[in-house]
Amino acid sequence: MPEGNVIHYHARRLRRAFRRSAVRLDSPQGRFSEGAALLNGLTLHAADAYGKHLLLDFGDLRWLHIHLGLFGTWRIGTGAPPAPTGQIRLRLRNETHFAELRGPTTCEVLDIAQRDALLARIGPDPIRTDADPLLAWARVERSRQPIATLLMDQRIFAGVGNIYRAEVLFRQNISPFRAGVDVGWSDFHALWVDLVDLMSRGTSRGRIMTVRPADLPTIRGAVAPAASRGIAGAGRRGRYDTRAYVYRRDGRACFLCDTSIEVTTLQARRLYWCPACQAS
DNA sequence: AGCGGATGTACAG
DNA sequence: TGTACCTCCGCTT
Repeated sequence: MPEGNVIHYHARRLRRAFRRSAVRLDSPQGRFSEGAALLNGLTLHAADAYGKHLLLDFGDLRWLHIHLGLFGTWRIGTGAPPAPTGQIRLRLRNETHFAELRGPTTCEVLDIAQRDALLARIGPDPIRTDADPLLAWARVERSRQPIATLLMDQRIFAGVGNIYRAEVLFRQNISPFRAGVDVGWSDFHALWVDLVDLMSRGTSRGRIMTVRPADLPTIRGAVAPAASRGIAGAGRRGRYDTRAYVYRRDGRACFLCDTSIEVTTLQARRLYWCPACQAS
């Protein structure tokens, strides 16, 4: 259930574990047996994330394309792979590491034309240093859609998901319902710069942390209930540890102004905001 | 032990 | 707009 930061995190771990080594692939579950056989034994040359998409370059102009969707997970470890348990779509192994992939929306082999088509349909990714924010600005400045919708559009902002959308709008004091045409360069630039910062920092540990350190002392007490509800990642496994201003905090007091955080459904996703801090 | 909900996307209609 | 995908976790029982 990852946003782009987690995909970049996995890409880095897979690079460190498998790059420049011959990788054995299999599909214990059986649903990717053909693709695994096609790539089995090839050398991994690169592992890169583009938004929420992961591409593993096995040379020969073929790439393994993985999208985790809502449910997908990676488990990466050292040594020999454990005996398969449950549904493992794809397993990678070399002399030193193993990786298990479960529940992805997409796990397929692409040729170069298919790879190029994929990259052409996703927008600039704030985590990538080669991203061009002007491509996103060109879409935003002429759209009458609410900025909350545009932020979730992967053709405009690749890798942004429901948490980063809510949090970056709160941090920049922008109403989620303001139309793209009314955002203006100054606010767009602030949003982009903040996404670069938040998402890049979220990549190192694969976690989303959006609360400014300066605000932490004043809200420490208020964070605890979120932790007990599993939102702030107090769990032992701490999979997607989150410290958030508004995400899943509906009905509770805004950390900065005490106004009750609101929630609504926008295009089948839950949207959270502070009606006072984000009045317009 | 069982239930509902979740950081996502595609497709039907 | 709704549904399918099909995993993990926290919460309830």
